[in-house]
Amino acid sequence: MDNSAAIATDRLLRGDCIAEMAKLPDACVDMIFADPPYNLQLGGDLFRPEGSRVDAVDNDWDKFDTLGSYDRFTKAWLREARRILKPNGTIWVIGSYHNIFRVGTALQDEGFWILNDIIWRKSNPMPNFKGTRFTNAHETLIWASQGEDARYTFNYKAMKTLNDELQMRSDWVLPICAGPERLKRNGTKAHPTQKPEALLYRVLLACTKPGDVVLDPFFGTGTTGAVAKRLGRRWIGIEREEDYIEVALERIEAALPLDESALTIMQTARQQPKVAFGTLVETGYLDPGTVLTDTKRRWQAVVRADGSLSVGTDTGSIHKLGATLQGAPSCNGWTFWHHEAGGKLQPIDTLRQTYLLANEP
Amino acid sequence: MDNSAAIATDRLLRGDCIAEMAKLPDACVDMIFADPPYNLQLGGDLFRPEGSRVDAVDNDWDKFDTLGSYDRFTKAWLREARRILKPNGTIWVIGSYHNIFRVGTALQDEGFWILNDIIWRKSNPMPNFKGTRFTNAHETLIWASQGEDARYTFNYKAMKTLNDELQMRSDWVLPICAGPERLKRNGTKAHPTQKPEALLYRVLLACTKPGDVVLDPFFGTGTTGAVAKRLGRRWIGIEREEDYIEVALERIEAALPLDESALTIMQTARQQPKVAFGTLVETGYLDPGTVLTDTKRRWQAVVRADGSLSVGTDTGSIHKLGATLQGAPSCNGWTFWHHEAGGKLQPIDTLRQTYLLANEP
DNA sequence: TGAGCACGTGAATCCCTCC
DNA sequence: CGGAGGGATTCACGTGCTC
Repeated sequence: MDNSAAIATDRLLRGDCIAEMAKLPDACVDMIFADPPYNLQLGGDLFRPEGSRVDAVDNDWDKFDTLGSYDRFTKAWLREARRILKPNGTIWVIGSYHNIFRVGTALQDEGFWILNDIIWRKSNPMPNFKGTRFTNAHETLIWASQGEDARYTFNYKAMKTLNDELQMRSDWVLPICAGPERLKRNGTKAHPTQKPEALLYRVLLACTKPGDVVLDPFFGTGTTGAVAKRLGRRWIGIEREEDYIEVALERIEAALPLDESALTIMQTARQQPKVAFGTLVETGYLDPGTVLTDTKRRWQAVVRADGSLSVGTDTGSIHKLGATLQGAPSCNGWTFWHHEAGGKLQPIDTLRQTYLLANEP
Repeated sequence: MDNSAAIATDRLLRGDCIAEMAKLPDACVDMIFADPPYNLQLGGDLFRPEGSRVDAVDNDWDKFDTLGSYDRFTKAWLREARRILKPNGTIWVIGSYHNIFRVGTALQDEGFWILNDIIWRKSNPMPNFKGTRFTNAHETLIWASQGEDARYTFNYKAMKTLNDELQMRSDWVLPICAGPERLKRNGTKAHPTQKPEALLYRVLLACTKPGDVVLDPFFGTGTTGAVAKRLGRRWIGIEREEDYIEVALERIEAALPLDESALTIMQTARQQPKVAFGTLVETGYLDPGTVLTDTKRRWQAVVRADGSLSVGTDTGSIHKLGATLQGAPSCNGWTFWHHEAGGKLQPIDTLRQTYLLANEP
């Protein structure tokens, strides 16, 4: 079953995504990428430590009365999505902990078969300003087929090449959308939640073929359309906010097919493996209670459970405490502190090397 | 409400977790860590390319007929968990894409308030042997409180220290459980999904205090108990498989508790004794009439006898006045205001530190 | 011209005690 | 329980200006 010849592509449909999808024939698109409202349920204003106000998502389109009404909305658009998706097509949905569990459950309930959950690890997330939780540094994408036996597209080799000849993993490190890529209108961001093109690039490259039809029911400023055009895929966007539509059409008009040099920019920056001192404590390379000392054995510091050191009443990280004790502005704790090993003093940096050897590919 | 004194801890309850939890009083544990069955839906055996069989999860306890029965099971144990958890306690649940969306939805439906979803990024995952999907290189944990207004424990400063002075993020890079840590019975793995101690270490260090009671309803080989014992937390495990119980008890018996000195962790400023600015004036650390200024010397404020400041006709506390002058919603006067000392500007916070050193036990 | 610093900002469920 | 008030709290980048 393939009705993609029956529909017009590379165009934007104005209106509500459920109503617009309802007008399309069964089994007419190869992939659906959806970035639905997250239903963030934010409270009052939030201020950064220096006093500025965080420009939060407070749009009406993100507001739902109850979890139940969000679920009904999710089921309704997923049902239409499932109908217009070809039997061997796949769907991608992105979300955060606010909504992704509802979405994943609805996907399974509607009969989709989850192939992977993918973690977009943000290299530059917004911090947690009040120190109340872990920094929310990722978003989750779900990739699903129509059913267990569907023969979906997965360009395994392309992904492996993109990842320096290692299998592409389920966690992707990518920066958030900022700088020149971030679309503006009258000097302010055109859309509060614009996704980076690199994210769509990887999704489309992995799971579609050239000429495939990609539909995005929550088109926004058209990242999906722009990347589809650049990768030689056909696209259909659905959006109801006129402000976003204008920006999206202009953007896609200007998008150029990718050449080789542009492709390399999209590739993974292979980041330096960083190891925190605390990781050595957590993983048992160094036990809490161990005594560290400097080469001249002037100070004896006890390693504590959280990776801090204590010498008498002075406490701090390996770097801070080293600096404090020496009266220096800074100190490299990795080379300053030593532990007894094999009858002699060894810098703790050697433990870090050991850890890296054992745990990095 | 706190019934933790009414229960015996550091022990294993043999039996079904729902039945065993039902025997415990309301509000008696500070944290619940749960690693429920994953409902893996594996279609037959999985073989490596060279023909050897992958030892996947295929035990009886991991079979659920339908998503519906899994949901009923999840709701049933979550409901008991919620009842025995103290109002300010938190729950952690770990899972993969097979079950975590059901769990997250059930948590929200039962009234839990999600605080973070955490990604355990495996530094050495099992590759995808068939090359049909992305390498499944992570698992997801959900951290939730009893409700939106609960005052849960989060050792922010300890986590920041553990992560080399940067906020701990929602993505945790930790190796899988292997090597000597992986428990064996008759030469094969004692449990198919044994979690690494480092994972539990971070969870317990972040969200409990020494002496807190941690309950694990799917105890398995007792990773939660072993780490709780090491970190000076009390524990309760529930497990029905005699094979696992034997291994778990032996393992926890061998685990060594850390010294109290090693258990001490970095405290946030909020947890430290408070000093009123007026006290510094009363005790002569700062004389009335002293002129304070901000770093850019935009404002000159005079210290008054009652510990308030005045700039022209504006008066108020060090915090209020700083906020008023900057037009900011709030201001930390301790770091905003400076006084001349030794020829240069010093924040009045240093005076507070001096006072604390001289006057605290 | 280049280095360096100040400043702005991003899908955020973001304080706690006392009266 | 609501309001008031003390005072704790941020990381990675891009841009644009200064020296």
